Amino acid sequence: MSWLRGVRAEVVHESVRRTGGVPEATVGRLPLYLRALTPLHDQGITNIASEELAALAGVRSTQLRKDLSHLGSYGVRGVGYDVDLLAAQIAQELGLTQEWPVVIVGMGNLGRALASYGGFSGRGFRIVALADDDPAVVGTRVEGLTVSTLADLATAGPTVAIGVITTPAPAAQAVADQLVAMGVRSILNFAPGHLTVPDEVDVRGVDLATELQILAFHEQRRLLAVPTSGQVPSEDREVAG
Amino acid sequence: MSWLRGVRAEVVHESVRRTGGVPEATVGRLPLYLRALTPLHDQGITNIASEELAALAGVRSTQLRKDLSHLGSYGVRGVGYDVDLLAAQIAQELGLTQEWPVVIVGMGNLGRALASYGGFSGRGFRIVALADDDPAVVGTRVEGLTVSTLADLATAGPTVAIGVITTPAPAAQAVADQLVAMGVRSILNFAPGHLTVPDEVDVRGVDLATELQILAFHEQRRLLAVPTSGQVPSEDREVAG
DNA sequence: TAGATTGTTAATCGATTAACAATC
DNA sequence: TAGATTGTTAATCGATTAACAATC
Repeated sequence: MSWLRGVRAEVVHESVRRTGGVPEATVGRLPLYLRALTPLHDQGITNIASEELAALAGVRSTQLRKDLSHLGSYGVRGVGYDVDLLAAQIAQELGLTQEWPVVIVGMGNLGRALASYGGFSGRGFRIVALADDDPAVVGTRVEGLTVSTLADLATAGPTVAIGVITTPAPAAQAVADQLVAMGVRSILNFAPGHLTVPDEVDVRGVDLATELQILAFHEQRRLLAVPTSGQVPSEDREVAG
Repeated sequence: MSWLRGVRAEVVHESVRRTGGVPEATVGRLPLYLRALTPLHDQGITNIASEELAALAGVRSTQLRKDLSHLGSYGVRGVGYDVDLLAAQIAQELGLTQEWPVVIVGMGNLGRALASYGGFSGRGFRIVALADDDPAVVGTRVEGLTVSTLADLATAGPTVAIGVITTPAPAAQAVADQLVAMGVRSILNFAPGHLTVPDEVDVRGVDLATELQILAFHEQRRLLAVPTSGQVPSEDREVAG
């Protein structure tokens, strides 16, 4: 978050001694607000009302204000929020004023796609290591980094705070165990399946099949409901069953 | 879900005339249960208790039973659940007894990774089209499909039910608009940013940065809390600030 | 001041959990 | 029957929303 450096110092001050209890649901939305604020900053917009920002983030303004109130927010009644200050506050709350070192484990298509994805650096994260267990891949260079085995990283690698697992499902648990043994306490798992980890380790799972299945549920609901009348958008859409 | 075909017919019968109100939170967990059941089937396990299945899925048994009760589930008291029957029920509920046609839009690294990801076919989904707007990519073959422009798909492509957007963020809204115009009402968006779509369209967003930021929040919390004593798992872990 | 918009309170809603009766 | 485990009820908890007083 390079464009936030200027305002950071003031915010740290306020934020460090806060109450502590930000609801989990709010934490999940703070990144959306930050994401919506960035283009506003780039356009030179300095102030925004909750109603507008909420629309950009896809939530209700009342929810946005409630969420921000947990940060002890500094909106101005009758005016709105200072774009840069608000972004800095949120970045501070999310811990993005430092760069978290990330390792990606599993250099298949997905792992490579993530490694070459620009969205890490400058947004609070830096890929510091890549790992795979295929001897044909170990030692090759991907995006400026040499691929290692996870075992080598454990003994001689850089400190990592976050592990991203992009291995096939059968390997994921063993990889998670190794990451935990290395001291990693935050894991983002793209492999389908539940990971068992100690309590102090935080795992978030992203599963393509799960997402599609949730969409399929609603799609089916739409098709089963009112299979009668004429608001079907495409005339060649076929109704299941 | 090929291994479910045998039991499907019976289940359809029961499930079609159900009450209808499955809570959204339950819908989000049904895929996890299905995912946990598949390896059990493969191992030849025919029956499982809620306590065990819950552990495999990473939820509490009481929540699992509550969720399944919304399906009008057919567990047997004192015994447990029939693995295949339960999987068939869940697949039915999620609409996975048919194959949903999927288009992937954006043939960058991520789009290619998803196209070559095996988890679609046989799990209720089939990739029927790939799209990109780069003339250098249009016409090439990826995983047995020829890449088209989205405009060409709109006029002469197969029917699609679900659109997966893997374009850069600036292109995502226009792609979503085109998908909606084609009759697509379910969108899985990997591009960062909020998509504006009509009410009847269902969008799920998956954003790497968002997931990492949520992890960073908790990671920071751990580091800020008790920066004193000795339960730090790795001795070279550095505390921020 | 008048108008706009925040921050908060209270009400509602939905989701989770504990407890246990039903029953295989 | 006795033991095990489900399905459901009731209690708790957390999240969302509506309403509005505070205040710029």
